[in-house]
Amino acid sequence: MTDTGGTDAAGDLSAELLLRPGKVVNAFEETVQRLLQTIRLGLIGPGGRLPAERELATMLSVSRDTLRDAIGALADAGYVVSRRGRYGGTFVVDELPTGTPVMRAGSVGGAAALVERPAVTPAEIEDTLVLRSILEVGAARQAATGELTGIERERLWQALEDCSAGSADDYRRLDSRLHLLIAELVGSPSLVPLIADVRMRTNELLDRIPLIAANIAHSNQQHEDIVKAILRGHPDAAGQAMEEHIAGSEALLRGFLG
Amino acid sequence: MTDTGGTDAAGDLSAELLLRPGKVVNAFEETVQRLLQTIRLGLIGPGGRLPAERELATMLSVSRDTLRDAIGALADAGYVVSRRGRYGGTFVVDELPTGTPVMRAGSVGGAAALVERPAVTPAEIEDTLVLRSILEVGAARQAATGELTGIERERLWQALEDCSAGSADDYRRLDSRLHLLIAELVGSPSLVPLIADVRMRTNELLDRIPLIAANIAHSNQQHEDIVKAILRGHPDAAGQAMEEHIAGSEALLRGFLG
DNA sequence: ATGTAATGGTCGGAAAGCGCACCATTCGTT
DNA sequence: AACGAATGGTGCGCTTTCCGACCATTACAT
Repeated sequence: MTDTGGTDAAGDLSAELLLRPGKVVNAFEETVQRLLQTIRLGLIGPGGRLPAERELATMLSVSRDTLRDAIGALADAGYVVSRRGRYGGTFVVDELPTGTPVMRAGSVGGAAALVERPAVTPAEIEDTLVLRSILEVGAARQAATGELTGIERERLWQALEDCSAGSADDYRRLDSRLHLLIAELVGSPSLVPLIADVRMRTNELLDRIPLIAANIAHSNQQHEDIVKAILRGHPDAAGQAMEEHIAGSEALLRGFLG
Repeated sequence: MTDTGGTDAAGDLSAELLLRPGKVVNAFEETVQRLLQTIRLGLIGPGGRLPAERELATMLSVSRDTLRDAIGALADAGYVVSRRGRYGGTFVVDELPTGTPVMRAGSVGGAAALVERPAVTPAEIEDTLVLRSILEVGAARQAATGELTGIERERLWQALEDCSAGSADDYRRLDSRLHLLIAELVGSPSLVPLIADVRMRTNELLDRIPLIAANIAHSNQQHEDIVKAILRGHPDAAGQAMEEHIAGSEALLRGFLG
C-alpha cells in the first residue's frame, strides 16, 4: 500500500488521481487527433487547406515525419488529399467520410483504427458531460464579463447567423465553431484546447445517437439567447442560457446511452 | 497564408488556437512535473512514500528508465530520497527545498533547470487567473449540485479543519488539498488534473509575491463558506463563495505582477 | 521556353524512450 | 545463520521520434 503521509495524519486521498498518464497515446496518434479536431470541429472547412507540412510540424511541435504519417493516415481514411508542387498542399475533402469508417484488414494501426469507437462506460459519459458543463458555462460567463471589441462582436453575430442558416449536415460543425469562438473571446488561450477537447468527446457521444431535427431549431434559439447575454454583458444570464442549452443534449445522451 | 475555407466564407478564425503543441515537453520533464505536483500540492506529504518504481512507472505510462531519471532529478534537487532494500522506496524529504533552487553549473538539463522560473508575461497571468476562475468556480458549483456520501462529507470537513489548523508554512499545501478534494467530489475524473495543473500555475505565481498572514485568516473564513454551501447543496452560493475566495489572490497577483 | 519558388516525397543517421532481464541491498521470517 | 521477498540500480536491444538534407513536382513569373 502507498503511505501518503508521515507527519500528515489525514493523508490518504487523491494521490492516485494525479499519478496517471499525461499523454495517453504516442505522438503519431496525438497528431492524428489534433488534425481531426480542426477538421471535424470545422475550424478548417471542406476544401480548406492545411498549413504546409514544415510549418504545421513546427506548430504542433512534432517532427515532419510523424506529421506526414498522421496526414497519410487521414488521407487513407478519406479526410484529406495532398497535391504537390507550388500552391499545392494538403486539403480537406469536400465531403467528409461518414462517422463510422470501415475497418480495412491489414491496416491495424491506421487511421481507421483511431477513429473507431472503443466502448463507452456510463462513468465516462458522466465525466464528459460534467466537465463540459463546467467549461462551457464558465466560458459563457467569462465571455460576458470582459469587454469585447467591435470586431469580436461582429464575429460573434456572424457565427450565430452561420449557425442558424447552415443545413442540418453542417450543423455539428457550425455549432462547434460558435462555441469555440465564445471560448476564444474569453481571452484565455489555455481554455480553447480544453473546450475543443471536451467538445470532441461530446461529439463522439452524439454521433452514436440519432440527430433530431426539431432540436436544431431549439438550439438556435438558445444560441441566440447566449450570444445576446454575452453581448449585453450579463454573466449570470449567459451562464444560465448556456446551462440550459447544454442540458438539452445532456438529457438526450443520458437517455440513449446512460 | 492559410486559407481555411472553401465553401466557408466566414472562414478565417481560430485554427491556430488548436494547431499547437499538445505536450510542450518530453516525457522526462513531463514526469518530473507530475511528481512535483503530487509533492508540492501536498498529495504526498513530507515523509510520505512514493509508490514503487515499477508500479509508479505503470501508473504514469512511462518506462522505468524515464521515471528513474525524473526521480533522480528530484533527488538532486532535494525533494526526495531513495532507500533500497525491502521496505525501502522513494520518500519525500521532511523539509521541502526553498522555492528558488540554486542553479548548479554543469547540470543544464537537470531538475534545477526545470524548477526555475522562465519569465511571466501579463498575458500569461491573465490566462492562468481566468482559467482558474472558470475551473474552480465551476467545480464548487458542481460539487454542490451532486449528492455527497457521508464519507465524502466527513473528508470535506476534515480537510477544512486541517486547513484552519495548519501553520503558515503548510498553508499552501493544505489549501491545495482542500481545493483538489472539492474537485474530486465533483465526480469527473478528468477535472482533477486540470485543476491540479492550474493550481500549480497559480502557486508558481504566488511564490513570487510575499505571503501576507492576515489573508490566511480571511481565506479560512471563505473556505468555511464554500464548504458549508457545498454541504447544503447550494450551487449558486458555493460558486459565489469560491469566486470571492479566488478574487482575493487575483487582486493580489494583478497588483504585484500585472 | 526557361527559371524560380513553394510544396510534397524520400532517405539516413542520431537521440529518446521503452521493455525486459538481471544484479545489489535491505529487511523480516524461519 | 540462512532464506525469501520487496525494492532500488544497471545494462542491452528494439521501436519511435526527431533532425537535416536532398529529390520531384507543380504553377506562376519572366
